[in-house]
Amino acid sequence: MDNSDKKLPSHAKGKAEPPSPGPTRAKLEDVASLAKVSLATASRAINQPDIVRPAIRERVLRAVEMLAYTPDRAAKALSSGRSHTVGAVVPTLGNAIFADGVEALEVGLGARGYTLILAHSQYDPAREFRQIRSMLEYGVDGLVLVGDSFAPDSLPLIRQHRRPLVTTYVCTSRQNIAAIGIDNRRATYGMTRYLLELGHREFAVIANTGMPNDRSKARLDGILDAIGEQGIRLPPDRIIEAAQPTIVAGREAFRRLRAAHPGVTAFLCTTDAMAVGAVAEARREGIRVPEDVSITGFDDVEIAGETDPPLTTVRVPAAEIGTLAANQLIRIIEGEPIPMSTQLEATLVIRGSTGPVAAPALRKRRPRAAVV
Amino acid sequence: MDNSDKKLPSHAKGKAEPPSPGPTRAKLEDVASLAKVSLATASRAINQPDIVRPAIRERVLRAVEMLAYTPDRAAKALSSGRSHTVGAVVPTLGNAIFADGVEALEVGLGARGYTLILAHSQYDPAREFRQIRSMLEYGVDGLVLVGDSFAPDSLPLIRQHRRPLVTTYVCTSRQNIAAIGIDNRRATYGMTRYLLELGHREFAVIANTGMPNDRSKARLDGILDAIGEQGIRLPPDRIIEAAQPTIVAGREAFRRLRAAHPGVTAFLCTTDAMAVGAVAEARREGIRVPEDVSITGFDDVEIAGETDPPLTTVRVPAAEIGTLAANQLIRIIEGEPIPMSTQLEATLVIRGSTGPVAAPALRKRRPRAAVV
DNA sequence: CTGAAAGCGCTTACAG
DNA sequence: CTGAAAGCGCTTACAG
Repeated sequence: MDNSDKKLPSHAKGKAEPPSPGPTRAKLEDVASLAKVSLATASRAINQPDIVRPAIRERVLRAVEMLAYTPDRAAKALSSGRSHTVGAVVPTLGNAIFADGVEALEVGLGARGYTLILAHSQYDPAREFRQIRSMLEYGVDGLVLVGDSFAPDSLPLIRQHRRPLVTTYVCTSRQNIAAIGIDNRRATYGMTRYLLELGHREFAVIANTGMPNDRSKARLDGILDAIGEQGIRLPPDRIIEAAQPTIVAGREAFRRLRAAHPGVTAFLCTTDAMAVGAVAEARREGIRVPEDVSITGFDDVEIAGETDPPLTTVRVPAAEIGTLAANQLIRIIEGEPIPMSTQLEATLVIRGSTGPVAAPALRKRRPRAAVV
Repeated sequence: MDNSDKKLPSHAKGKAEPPSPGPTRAKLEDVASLAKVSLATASRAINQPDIVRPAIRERVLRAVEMLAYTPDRAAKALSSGRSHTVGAVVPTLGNAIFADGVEALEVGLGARGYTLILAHSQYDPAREFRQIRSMLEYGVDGLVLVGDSFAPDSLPLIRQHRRPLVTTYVCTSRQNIAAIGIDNRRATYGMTRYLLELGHREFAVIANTGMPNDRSKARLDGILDAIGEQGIRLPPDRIIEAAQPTIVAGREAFRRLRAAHPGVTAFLCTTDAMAVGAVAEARREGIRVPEDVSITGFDDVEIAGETDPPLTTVRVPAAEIGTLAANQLIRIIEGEPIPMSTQLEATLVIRGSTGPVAAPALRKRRPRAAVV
């Protein structure tokens, strides 16, 4: 305590030196000689216990215990060609949907003896490529990615290294990659159908397609498909493509859309964070939700259920995606086949931010000619 | 697209097989013979370019290019004793404060050629110990942890492996670990002083000390110290120790505290998520913030500025912590000394969720005897 | 079931 | 500045 300087930021005087030498770490050779067996037997007793005679096995395991032996993974990786390591690159950890998926992935991997190497791309394919290359060079046994659009060199590189690959948050890939996730298009299609049934005819969309992003693109498509079926067109100026899926971006987008198109009754957002911003901005402007406008999100992160009103949204089973990604990737690594497509359910969660359109009959029947 | 089954969840018929054989990956030996130099020279041309004659260096680098050579990190690690890998274990990625720190850590590490191995402990010291052991066995060059309380075996194990260690989100350690973070006690001390100056005398605390957690403990201490100086005592039933720092936990804690202690005017929460829940619950109950009660958070995550009213909180410089942790750890790894304590500023961010206590004179002067 | 030995792909003293 | 060779700590055919 007393060496914490009071100025901020501060550097105390105490220095942390690199650790100094001491007793050396035990290696397999030490275990073998203590147990009076060969290196090979020691190795087998540890890795394939039932292939070695019980008495000997016991001796080896006791030696392991006594020496607190812990295998050198680098040596193991080099000689066996397997690192027991999996690489994952996600767009960002800032979105709870990815944070949750990564947590579940790590748990699933750890349970099977695999270690997670993590990187984030900030939605930048070039960055993602570099991360992938670094992981491959690192010797990962497999990779977990997000989505289905990559830098042109990424997939060839992975294939050249012959490493198994699984992609997530989408349920199909056009590039012959096993995919585990939801059908984004269909989810927003369902959401939009629900809004249509509530009587909404005037839509606007806040999409985070600013950064090329196939999930958001699919979500936008689902919306357009559903309203298109009803003969409704969405002029480009009713779609705002936010660069970042943040609360602030949602707030700002709502403000602009509302100002330009006061007649819009339903605002669809492609992420919860943006919807939270839209709801906050609506409140600030004295616009009632859902009486005046309906607002929807996507993801169902924790905050979605806690806004006022709580958000109608789509639940993305992030933890399930992470768990399945771990299991399936390990299965490929270990030579078993897995399905090319695992589609998880994306549930429509109806809460208070949506409601019937106000005076729909009035709005619809009002003859356009009369307005002029 | 057409192989996505329509039932949910579904497994399409297509199977992902393990990758099949193809052209083999180039090794350093291939580079050396293509460049007509020895293995040693090839290695040097790549790793210590200025130690080798320019003409030869060029030849080697050209060969690297032609063969798309990428070094085998496991072999490199085994022969050099350095893995260029750093392990980090954080309590959870679910809290933006850690997600942001991990992102910055990864960027800082990547910029210096280090790869991040990540795990999360779910606030469980035993889990953390296992993660640490696995990383050590993996051969990480150093470790980044959070806080200053660990399972009893963790530190001895790290020291036995002689691996550098840095801890974060706290600015001092009692265990002789270099620490990079804020002074949690002092931050809530300042926050509480501010509330005292607004006239508040009746406090309650929502702390996430349910899981043993030295940061939250320090935050609680800072509050108690500040009010203690004013001769105010905080009965235990005015402190709720939530097990998880979630919105729901904050909401529930606020409800219980308010019901039991209607006279409390200031609710201090040790995380923003819990404060968001408290504000939401206050609104639900028709209690005005800040007119009736003031509520404060801690962390300053994005949502803190977007609630209604926005939260008064303490900004934790998570990205800066992550960046500094990367830099300092690498410095120790590379044999340079670093400060034992790096204290970053935890700024008090005053927003709309706090205000002067309502009719303080009235409240204070009302003779207790009269109530009876 | 066990052991001796080669080999995984690099780095790095040690000579030259 | 360059090269031949040993060695990092394991695994794994290959014999026995």
